[in-house]
Amino acid sequence: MLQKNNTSGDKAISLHVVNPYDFALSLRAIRSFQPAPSEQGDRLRLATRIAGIPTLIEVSQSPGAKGKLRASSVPESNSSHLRRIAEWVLFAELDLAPFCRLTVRDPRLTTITQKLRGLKPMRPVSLFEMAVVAITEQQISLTAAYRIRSRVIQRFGESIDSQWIFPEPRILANAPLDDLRSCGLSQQKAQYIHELACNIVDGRLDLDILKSMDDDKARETIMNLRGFGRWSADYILVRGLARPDCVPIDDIAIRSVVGEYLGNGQRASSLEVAEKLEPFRPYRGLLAFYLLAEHRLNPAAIG
DNA sequence: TACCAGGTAAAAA
DNA sequence: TTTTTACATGGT
Repeated sequence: MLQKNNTSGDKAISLHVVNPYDFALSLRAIRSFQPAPSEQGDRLRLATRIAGIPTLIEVSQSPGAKGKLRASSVPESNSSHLRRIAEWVLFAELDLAPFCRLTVRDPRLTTITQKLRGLKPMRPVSLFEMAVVAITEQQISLTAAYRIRSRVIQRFGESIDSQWIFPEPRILANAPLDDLRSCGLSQQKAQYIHELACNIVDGRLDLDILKSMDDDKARETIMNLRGFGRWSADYILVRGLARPDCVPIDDIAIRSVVGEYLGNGQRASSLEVAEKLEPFRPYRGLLAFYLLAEHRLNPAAIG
């Protein structure tokens, strides 16, 4: 079998993404949320398993046609699988136009949405990983959570071309609790993750069905799992599924940015967050994402 | 050193 | 029913 050692080979497929879309900006935004220095460059690399095979996916702008995006993988994979994953991650089908029309009525927001024109959130490939992210990020800082997660990934995951693939549920379901704890997880969180993994492996839970549920049903489904409260449910909905209207109003970071850009500069209460975002249905979550991105990318520009 | 960080479940009141 | 508490790590 012939394999190229890079992903810029001939077999790239072109992606269909609803415009406006700014791939480079979206990439910068997503990287700005990483507590550790992340990969640079203008391409997105994703390591995952496709049909059980460790695969490295690369998404980049086509050199010739500006604005055109393409995806390829090593080893070469079924093009419909590749397209499905890449367009899912890029949130290709999201139309930003109605959101922009909604925010122009507020001059403070117009500045931000114009600066961030074409910004879309990126979704993680794996909802299992997203769920583990939610658990690790409960209460402790993003940095601490990131360090803990890195230990889990390097202990239980696998890598392809120096990109780590998050461990499959099967692996974490079989991991001794003490091994999970030794990565820095609390007893409680280690149990939540273990139980989640076991439920998936045993077929009692399929996180992918969340994709076909409406917001309320998906939230309810997540909250019925041990370890997932209201915050985690909305966090998964807005980050893992990029549901444009979902937002964890208790979230410390969101309370801060809502206070910063829509309030008096002080951290807002949960109630204030709910009030300030109310006029922006059905895009409250997307707006919160824009505020967080603005805060990360342009920290000096306040007011 | 103490306290806060993109919370939750279980116990106590 | 509502309030309090234990929990883990990392940065300031």
